[in-house]
Amino acid sequence: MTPQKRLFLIDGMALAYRAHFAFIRNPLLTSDGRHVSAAYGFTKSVLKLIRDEKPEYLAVVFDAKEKTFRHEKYPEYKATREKMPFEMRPQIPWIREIMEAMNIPVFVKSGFEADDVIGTLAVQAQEKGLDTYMVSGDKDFMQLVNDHIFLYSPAVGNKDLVVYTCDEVKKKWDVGPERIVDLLSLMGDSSDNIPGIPGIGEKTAVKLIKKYGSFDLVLEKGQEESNARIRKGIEEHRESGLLSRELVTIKTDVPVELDLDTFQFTGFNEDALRKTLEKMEFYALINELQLGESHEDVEQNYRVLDTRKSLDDFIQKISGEKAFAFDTETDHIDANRANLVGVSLSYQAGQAVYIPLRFLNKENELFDTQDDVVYVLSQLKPLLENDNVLKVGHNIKYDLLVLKKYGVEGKGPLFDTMIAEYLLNPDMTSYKLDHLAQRYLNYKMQSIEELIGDKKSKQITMDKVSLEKAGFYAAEDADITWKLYKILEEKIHKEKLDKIFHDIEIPLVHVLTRMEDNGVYLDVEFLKNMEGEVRDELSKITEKIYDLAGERFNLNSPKQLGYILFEKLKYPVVKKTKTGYSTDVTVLETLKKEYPIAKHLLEYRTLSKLQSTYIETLPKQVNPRTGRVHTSFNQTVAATGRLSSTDPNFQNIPIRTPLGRRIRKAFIAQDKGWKILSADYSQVELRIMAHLSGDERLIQAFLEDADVHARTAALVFGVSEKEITEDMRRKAKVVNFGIMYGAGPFRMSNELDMSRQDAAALIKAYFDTYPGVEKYVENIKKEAAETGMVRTLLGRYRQVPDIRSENRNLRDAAERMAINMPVQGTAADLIKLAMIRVDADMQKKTLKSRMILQVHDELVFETAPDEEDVLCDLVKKDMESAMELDVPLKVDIGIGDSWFEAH
DNA sequence: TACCAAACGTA
DNA sequence: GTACGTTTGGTAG
Repeated sequence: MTPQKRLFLIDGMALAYRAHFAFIRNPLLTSDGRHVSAAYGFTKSVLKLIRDEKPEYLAVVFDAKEKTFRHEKYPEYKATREKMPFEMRPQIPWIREIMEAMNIPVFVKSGFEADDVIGTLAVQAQEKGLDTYMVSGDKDFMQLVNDHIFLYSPAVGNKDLVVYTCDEVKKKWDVGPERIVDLLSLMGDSSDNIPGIPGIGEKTAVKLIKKYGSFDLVLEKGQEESNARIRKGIEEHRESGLLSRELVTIKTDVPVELDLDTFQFTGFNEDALRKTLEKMEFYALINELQLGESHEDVEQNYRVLDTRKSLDDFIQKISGEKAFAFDTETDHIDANRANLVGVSLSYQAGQAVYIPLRFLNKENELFDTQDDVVYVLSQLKPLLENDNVLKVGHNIKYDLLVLKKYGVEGKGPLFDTMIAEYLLNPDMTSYKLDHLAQRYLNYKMQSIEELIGDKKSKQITMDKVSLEKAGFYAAEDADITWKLYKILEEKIHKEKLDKIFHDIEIPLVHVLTRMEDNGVYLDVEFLKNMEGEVRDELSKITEKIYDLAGERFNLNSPKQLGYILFEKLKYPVVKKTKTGYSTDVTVLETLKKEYPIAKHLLEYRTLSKLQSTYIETLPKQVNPRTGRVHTSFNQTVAATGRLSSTDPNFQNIPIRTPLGRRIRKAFIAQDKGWKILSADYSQVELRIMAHLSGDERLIQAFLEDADVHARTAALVFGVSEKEITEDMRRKAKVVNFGIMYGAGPFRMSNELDMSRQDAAALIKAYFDTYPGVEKYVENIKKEAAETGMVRTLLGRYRQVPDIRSENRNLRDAAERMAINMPVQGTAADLIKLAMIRVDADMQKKTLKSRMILQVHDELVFETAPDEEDVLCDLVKKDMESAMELDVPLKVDIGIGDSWFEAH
């Protein structure tokens, strides 16, 4: 007997809801901020269904918008349902679009719910000799199950897939499908607000049905029930039960026609599907479905240059070119620890070469003759150091750093495709090359995991990959980078980002390369001493805490601490996190007046943070080759345009507490007689706010070089500068910063320890004092709403899609971002410009001193004994003149034996 | 092993 | 209220 053909009917809304809530803690967003969790989960599930079941016939059924006969019968029907989450609503049409591209019909029948349509189609399918699978988690469907109709309840969370046959239904409810309606009529359904018979729940309903045989018989004979509650329920709520039965019964006579031709699943409309999925940015799905352009259509003339002759010929050819893309392959992700494995180049779409330097030979031994390396590099060097040739790369700072170790100075004009994409879409979380290839070239790249393995622990390095595979992979990188360059260059221009790109970010690449290469010298001895000191102190505190707690526990575990404080010791709960009790600083600060243990905990927290993040860790980061610590300054992370620093993060070295600040004593110069010089912009963001807003009073304050917080206090509180108290200045400072972050009265009142009304009044007084600032805030919000983006003074932009959201929280958050980004971003542009100037002037004067760190508004240098004065002057002048604003820029400079003294 | 939440360091 | 990165514990896989 040939197996029955199968029809799968998907309960669309149920699946959409499930997908939405599966991602609720971690919603999926597109680059412009659209919620797509439901659409993604939905699509995933449908794909899984197709893959697992290979259905011959398939359709999706949605509820109609209009009210149904159930609402007419019972106005409270589904009245307790929360309305659809706002971020889900726009996804329904997208889901329909995706289904259309998959050639899966979507059914909606006005006046009927999806259940009824599915029921009707299932019955018709049975008549045509098909087996039907109703795809839903809704138990109501069990009433329709028979030998040819099944309920297919997909896996969710830790629950596996269940296909309900008659036996399965019986196993679950102890009664068969034919009694499910009876059961539901008695017990009702709270999610649909179906009353059933009050007082009868699942357990009782099953018992009654088994005892009497059916719902009708329960009504008839229920009066004999010994249990008074049940008897009374049946007597008094008979009507409710009968109504419930009508409501829960799924119709099988909806006027729809099962037309098998349209239900037949024959495969996707690949073109349409790719386009739709691209719109949703479901690149992983596109990959999974292999919807990218097929590789056969793409020209890929990739060659491995494994003889000197072939290399010479290639160099000859490329020498006439004005631009080329290149990529280095190495054996380490950290450029400072990496060995060069090979170099790939491309100057023409579809053409690329790979020059291996380190690879396995036929005997599987590492092959790396020094002669070859020297020869290859000597051939490449003139090319990479040519001031008249454009070098294109993806994250080119990495390649420049690696080449530097081999004596090659990548000089001259650059184009970095990663930075270009970052400027175009500054909010993305990843700018990987394969992602861009998918996005702009609709091309699926060879994944690195295929070469080196996906298990982190078992990964091999590139030099252990066969030459053939490595060659293709590397050549593809160069080829794709070249193709992206052609596209992104155009886009940068179109979006008016040329200035930011060519005058700031690209020149900065060279500066950052030098800074990372310089690294920072640390007084490891000093940190080791500090470590011992702190360790002793920590163990003393630990004992005290154990003593007060009455037991030993893991002090680093907020969970265990929460138990001790709020359950064992029964201290008042101050604040909750989404997983339990909060034990953060504010909580401990509140508790410490009454409960001394909190004071010790605060001390413990501070010390252990310093110990584990800085004191213990920094010495481990010293590079054995250079004896210095080489951080990585990331140019494509912060959406506002700031840099970020990792491995280690040198932009969060403590300064606020005396003990933390001591860590800065470890930041010294390596050579005897050299010093640390620190130069920081004074009040840079407020000055930029003054310029952007054009507020006369604020500008005046800076023109007079006033203490701006004190000045603000005097103006806002209406007193003379002499009458200002410390507290008034403190409050003014909080408001000055709060305004730049877009804070409202609520947050400000917390910070200022005053009522919300008082905070609101203070904000009003602030805006009355600086009307230009208020206007700026209003204007920027308007601009954001009109254009969907905000820009810095130099044109760097950030999209703020949520500015038009219906959701208050999202919209408010977007407004705060919109207010802050031009300020923070312009400050970022400013210091980047300053770095470029300082670096250029240091080169010009061939100073031995080095720029080593940037901390958002501060630059740090190691300075040679005879260069102190000249460097001070140079840095101050370049930083203060980096931008011409309506207010002066002021730079404070300090110099000393360590960062501690310099600051 | 991989990932998240909580906590906390900076401008 | 803005913008980041790291460490730790705890859990899911």
